[in-house]
Amino acid sequence: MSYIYDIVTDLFMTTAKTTAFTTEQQQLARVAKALAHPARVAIIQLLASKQTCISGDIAAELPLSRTTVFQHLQELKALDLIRGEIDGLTVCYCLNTELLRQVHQQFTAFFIEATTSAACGPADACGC
Amino acid sequence: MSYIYDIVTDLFMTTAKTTAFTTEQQQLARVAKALAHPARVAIIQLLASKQTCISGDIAAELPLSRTTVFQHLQELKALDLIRGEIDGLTVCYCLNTELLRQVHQQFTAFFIEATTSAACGPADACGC
DNA sequence: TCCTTATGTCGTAAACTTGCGACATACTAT
DNA sequence: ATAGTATGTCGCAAGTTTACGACATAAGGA
Repeated sequence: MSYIYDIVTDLFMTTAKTTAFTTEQQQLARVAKALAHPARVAIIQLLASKQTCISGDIAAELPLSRTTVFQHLQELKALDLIRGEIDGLTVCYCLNTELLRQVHQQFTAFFIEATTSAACGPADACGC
Repeated sequence: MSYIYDIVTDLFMTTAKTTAFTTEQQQLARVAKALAHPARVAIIQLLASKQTCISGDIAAELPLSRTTVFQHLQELKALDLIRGEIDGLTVCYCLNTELLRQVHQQFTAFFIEATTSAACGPADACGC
C-alpha cells in the first residue's frame, strides 16, 4: 500500500487501533469478543454438555435461525475455540479443550492482576 | 409499547436476541464484551498498576484521543467495573475489585465447565 | 436418476462500535 | 472578572456485527 493510503486510513480510522497495544491485550480482547454474545456462550456450553453435536441440532436448541447459528459457529471456529469436521451428511463440531484451558489461564492471570491491586479507599490520595 | 411495535422490532431484529438465553449467559457475554477491546483491557491494567488515575493521564498513555478513551471509560463504568468520582478539577477512576473478583469466578466456572468435558476423540461416535 | 436432507454461501437491512473534532461545562488561580 | 486547564457531551463518518431469507452444494436413499 502507498504512503497516501496510510494517511487516508489514519484519517478515517474507525476500526480498533490494534497497534501500540501489547500482544497479550489484543489476544485477550479477541477471545473476549468471541464470548461477547450470549449465543456463542450458549453454543460452547451446549457443546460441553453434549460432547458432540451438529450444526442443525444446535440451531434447534437456540432461538436463532440456522444461518445465524452457523455464523456464530464460524466465528468461534476462526479462533479455533471449536472445531468442525465433515462426517458424511453431518458435521461434528467439538470444543478445543486444550485451547480453552490456555484461554482460561490467560483470563485468570488478567483478573488476578486486576483484583490484587488495592482498590481506592479513604487512605488514598483521591479518597474515593 | 404497542403490538405493532413488537411486530416491527421482531421483523427488523438485528440486535442480539437476549431473550431465551439464560441470565448467566447474558451476564457473561456482557462482561466479555466490555473486555473485547484492547484499549479497555489496557485501561483496566493501567488502573490496576497505578491504583488511582485520572482520565487525562490515561489518554496520555494510550494511542487514542481523550474523547475515545473517555468513551471506553464510560463503557467500563456502565458495567460498574470501574468507578469515577469528581475531585475538584480532576477525576479519580478506580477499579471495582469486588465486582472483578465476582466476574473472575463467573469466568472460571464457565471455563471449567467447558474444559472438563471430554473432547471428541477416536472413541466418540463422530470420530473427529 | 432424482428426491430428500443436511450443511455451506451470498446478499441485504438495521443496529452497534470505534474514533475523533468541536463545543460545553466546571473548577482554580491570578 | 477572566483566563487557563481539565473533564464531559454531541454529532458525524466509516466499519463491524447480527439476523435472516434465498440460493448452492453434497451425500444418501427410493
